[in-house]
Amino acid sequence: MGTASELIMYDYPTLLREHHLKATPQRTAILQVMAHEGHISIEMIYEKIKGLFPSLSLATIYKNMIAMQEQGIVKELKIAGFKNRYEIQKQPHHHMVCQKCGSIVDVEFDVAQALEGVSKSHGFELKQIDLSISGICDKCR
Amino acid sequence: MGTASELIMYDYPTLLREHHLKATPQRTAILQVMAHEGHISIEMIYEKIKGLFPSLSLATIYKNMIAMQEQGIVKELKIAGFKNRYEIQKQPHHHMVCQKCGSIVDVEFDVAQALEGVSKSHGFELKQIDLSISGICDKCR
DNA sequence: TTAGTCAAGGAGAAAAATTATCCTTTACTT
DNA sequence: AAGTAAAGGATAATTTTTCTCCTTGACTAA
Ligand SMILES: [Mn+2]
Ligand SMILES: [Mn+2]
Ligand SMILES: [Zn+2]
Ligand SMILES: [Zn+2]
Repeated sequence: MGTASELIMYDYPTLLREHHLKATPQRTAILQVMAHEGHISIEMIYEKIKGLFPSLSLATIYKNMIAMQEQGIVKELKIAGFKNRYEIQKQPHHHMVCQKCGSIVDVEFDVAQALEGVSKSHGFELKQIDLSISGICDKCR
Repeated sequence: MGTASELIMYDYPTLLREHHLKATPQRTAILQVMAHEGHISIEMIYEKIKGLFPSLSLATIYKNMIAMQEQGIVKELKIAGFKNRYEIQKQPHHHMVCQKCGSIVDVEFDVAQALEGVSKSHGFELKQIDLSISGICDKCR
């Protein structure tokens, strides 16, 4: 059995309420699909759960992604060559993207480490590194 | 005076022909604007050069960005929170993005170095690190 | 429990972004 | 200078995202 702290990660209604969002069935389903599929697009989320909610609107998913991003529950991933993907926010980590199949694997490592080592350990042929750091520039502070 | 190798970077007609693209005035203007503005959006390119070509079509810019990306002349940047930007392909480097004003500064450093040091030297308040590496996954090879 | 209230959902329009079509123009080749 | 294939322009069509307006329902607190 898992501990309470492990299980609480999957109690999405509570997670939503803690972020001042109502725990609707649609929202909970979106989070469950994200938890199950990992890094997923808007369209894929829609396809996965419209069976459960025959009247589901695409706008509902867009609106929820914005709301949940604002609350830090989900994160938007802009990947070169692919449509935006979304994932449930967790520990800071990076991604390894296959340019062919689009699969995305989480990789956890300190940026100070060598990236070649990380990719090599996954049997991954490293072709491109995209890194951008963001914050507030000198002029804007 | 610069050397030939420095100047050749600005001979866009030649650069285009080397990549099997015709050196049209529109294309040359797009590259000149990109060289001048740095990291620029489609819309901004359009605004900057439509004065020179009264009949310029937005589709022309889109088509050219795709063609020039395929040839490795330009690179598309997907930045969290902003519209896509484009830049002329040069040495591999990373970016420092201001979440407030959207300014983008090139930063050249080995990923193995500490990122905090880089941002600090720019007076930049580091808030987020986005890094993704791409290539071909083990399964796809 | 049961109302009341405000957030959220659904339907559809609208807006924004991107791509496609089709014909004309033009850069490059010979 | 002529021929050809690529590129541009105009426009339509898609695709993606956002908005409006009304209805529904989750949460609150009696
Ligand atoms: Mn991830
Ligand atoms: Mn750059
Ligand atoms: Zn793959
Ligand atoms: Zn700034």
